[in-house]
Amino acid sequence: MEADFALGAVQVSSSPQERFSEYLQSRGKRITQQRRALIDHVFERHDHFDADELIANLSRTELGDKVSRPTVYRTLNELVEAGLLRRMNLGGRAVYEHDYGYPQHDHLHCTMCDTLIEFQSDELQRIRDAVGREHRFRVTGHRLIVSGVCQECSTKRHRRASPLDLV
Amino acid sequence: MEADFALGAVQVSSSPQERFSEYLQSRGKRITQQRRALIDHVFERHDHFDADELIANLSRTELGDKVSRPTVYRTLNELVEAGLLRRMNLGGRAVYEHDYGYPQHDHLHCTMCDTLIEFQSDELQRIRDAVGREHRFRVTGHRLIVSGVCQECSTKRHRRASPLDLV
DNA sequence: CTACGTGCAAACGGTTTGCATTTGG
DNA sequence: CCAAATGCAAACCGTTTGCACGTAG
Repeated sequence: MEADFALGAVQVSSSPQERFSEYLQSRGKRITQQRRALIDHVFERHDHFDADELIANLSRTELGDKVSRPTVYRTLNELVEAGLLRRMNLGGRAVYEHDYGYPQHDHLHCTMCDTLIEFQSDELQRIRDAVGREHRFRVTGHRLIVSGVCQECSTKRHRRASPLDLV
Repeated sequence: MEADFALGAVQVSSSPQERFSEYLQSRGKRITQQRRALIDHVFERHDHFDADELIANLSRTELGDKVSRPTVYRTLNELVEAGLLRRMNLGGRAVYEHDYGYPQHDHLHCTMCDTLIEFQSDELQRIRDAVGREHRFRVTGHRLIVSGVCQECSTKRHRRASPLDLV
């Protein structure tokens, strides 16, 4: 999957690596080779990925197959818990993206090529909070995915997006 | 799960049963006992449910255990395809609600009791379409889930909503 | 009569887990 | 040292599928 640099990073005081170390140490967890390899790889560039892509991608590097599948899953969970990654669910599988040092945003999801395009809307945020207030609901977050077909795919030959494609 | 009658039904020309029959016949599919039992049960009242709840619920009726698990799954897929049900994904499993004759809406999801509260926002629709235009993206639909804690759960004793709870 | 649908059991795919072994602090 | 993490293989869980039998039209 291609990187989407639609939004700029916000400045943060420490690197993801430092953040993760703090998180681990504060919980008596250890900084292992595998965790280092994973966080370095994951924060090398901003994109969306699932566990399989990460594993495939990782095994192409020198770090190679030094990290097993279960460890990848375990570490992804830790990175989410540490606030470094955000997880969303797309058609049954978990998809991850950078959270730490990255602004709140939502996604357009092309049902043909599966690409995720990021966008930001303050208005949306406003609506979300207003609706929460109306229902006396304490809002902690939201997930919006707009489904459709991206420009490139629109110009190519078509297949109908079925209702089954909707997230 | 409780029914949420937050929004009123819009009037439609034919019943879900009739709609389903049309759908089936137009495709050379058959109107079987099982399909009848399922659509009657599903449209008895408006609520959100997953496959397991439907099966459990159904086996409590006289129709009893006349419908097997695979048939429930197969029929749910047909009902979605027929435009009678909408499917959304909540924490790994599929959740269904009435689509036919029911207005477009989104959900507040309480991460403590798992209840879904419906709300409607024209503004949201507007934003969605505007964003699509900006990105030359042909929008076919969207899914928004606002996570948080509902009023009842807020007043009860707490457990922290972890980031893992986010849809 | 003959597809189409069903039920069963088994497969599936993404993710998690029990356990013996390795390793960080 | 020893608790925590890893790798392996197996379990898990929601969902789908192959196949022989049943049934709608």
